[in-house]
Amino acid sequence: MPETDVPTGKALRVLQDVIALDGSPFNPKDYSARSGIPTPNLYRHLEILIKSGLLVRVRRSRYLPHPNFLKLLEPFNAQKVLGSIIRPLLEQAAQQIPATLHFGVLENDMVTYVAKVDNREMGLFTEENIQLEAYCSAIGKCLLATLEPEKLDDYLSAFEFPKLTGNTLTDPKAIRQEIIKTRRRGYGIDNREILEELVCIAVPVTLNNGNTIGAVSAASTLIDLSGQPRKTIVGQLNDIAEKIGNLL
Amino acid sequence: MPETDVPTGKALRVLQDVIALDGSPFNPKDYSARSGIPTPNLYRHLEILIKSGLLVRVRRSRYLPHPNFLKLLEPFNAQKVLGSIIRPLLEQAAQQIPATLHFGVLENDMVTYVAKVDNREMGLFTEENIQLEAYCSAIGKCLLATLEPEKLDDYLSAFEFPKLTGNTLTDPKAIRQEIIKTRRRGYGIDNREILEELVCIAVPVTLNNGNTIGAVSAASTLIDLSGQPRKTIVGQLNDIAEKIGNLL
DNA sequence: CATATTATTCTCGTTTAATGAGAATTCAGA
DNA sequence: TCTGAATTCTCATTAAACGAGAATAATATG
Repeated sequence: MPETDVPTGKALRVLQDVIALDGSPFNPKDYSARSGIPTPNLYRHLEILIKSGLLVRVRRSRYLPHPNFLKLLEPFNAQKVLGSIIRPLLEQAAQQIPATLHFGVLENDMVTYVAKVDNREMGLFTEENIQLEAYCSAIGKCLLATLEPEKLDDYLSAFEFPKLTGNTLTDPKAIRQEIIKTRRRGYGIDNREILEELVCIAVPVTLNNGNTIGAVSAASTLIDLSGQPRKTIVGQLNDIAEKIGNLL
Repeated sequence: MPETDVPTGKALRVLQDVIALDGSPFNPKDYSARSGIPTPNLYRHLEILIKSGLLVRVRRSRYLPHPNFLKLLEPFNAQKVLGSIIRPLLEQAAQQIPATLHFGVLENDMVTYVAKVDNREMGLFTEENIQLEAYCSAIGKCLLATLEPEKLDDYLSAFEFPKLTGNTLTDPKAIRQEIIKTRRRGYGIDNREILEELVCIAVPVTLNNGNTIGAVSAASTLIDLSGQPRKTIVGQLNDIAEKIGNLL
């Protein structure tokens, strides 16, 4: 499973592949076979990583990230870093789009707002790091649309869906239809489903490898959902999404 | 601030130094001056680390661990890894020492039991990952003895110290004396201060760089605290502690 | 807006380490 | 004790890291 082929020793690649195992054991022999790196060579990499304090050998054929290394990384917060990468892009884009811009990710079936940039008019109630329901938000719909069918089933059957406004969809079947629609057209809409006055459009942020990591949205009381204006906003959001995707 | 000089590109060293900053900004120029790595060279390392997906450039002169990288490491738990390194050593030692062996660390003024190995007789009430008060346990005393004076003052003045048995020290002054004593002689004793029947001896685990990362203890209803038997156990524990220290 | 400053990238010859293949050794389990 | 697997070692070859310096790009400052 070769990653980007960076022109340094392959030790870094090995490091990544060890930590990409989700806590499960790392078997040098298997890895050697899969990656094409000769076994003795692989052991050299492991030795380097161990001497560097990044890995530790727990027992024969089992290597894990070194506890000190893990401790060092604890103060860093993935969402915060993500926010600080994305916020400048939103700020730049905010000069073109008369709306509050958000970037959000799906976490435990909720949307976590990672970055927010306000714009003129109102200060929106949202804040960075808060979580909102997914089923009724534009970002949420975008992200639910990327779930595998079973995960979506789980989501739709595990919760109640409170009716926040006259427009909120509360019937799981209706929500599913809405999500399918979202997937088909490539963007999500919250047409006054959270607040009576608030309209929101969101598009997914997809990496070059195809993974969707979040979504950007424009929220405002003034968004016009009719034909051309809507297309304009979707286009602008897609531009931002593409920039974000390229950066990660 | 050169670390162990591993014979790979210095990229790994740069990586470590970036993450050793506790979340604060990484400034290439400063680092270049401090580390002696020429600036252009340093940028090469950063480029490699960025292409590898380990770091990300947040803005000019500010580099952070990449959120995906942080996410990958989330499933790993520093304490768990530590436990799986240390447990085998305890198991081996348990064949010599007729007691329950623990390894514990100080966390938020409490002792977290990271690894435990039971032995014949009783199954002790303790479990891995539970937390116990520090002031009345042998491991706790060892670790409190390594705190800087102000930290110890904070500890002694911030809490009440419940009397768990007839032997439990509850007066901050008395506890301080006991901790000073512990530091002087190099090992901690819990002489029936948690449970009436339970005696416990612990020694600190110190790395080659001088940092104390935790303590190992032997706990049993049968420990004899008189002269020679005590010395024997302390000696055995020190052997384990040294092995652990060498492994980390 | 022009300029000064600082961050970042590029170039190139040199040095050093990574690489692959194979053999040798150590280790864990039967 | 023996056996197969895990780990380390050896060495010639290749490729990449290295340092120094210059060149460019990006930001801050007046």
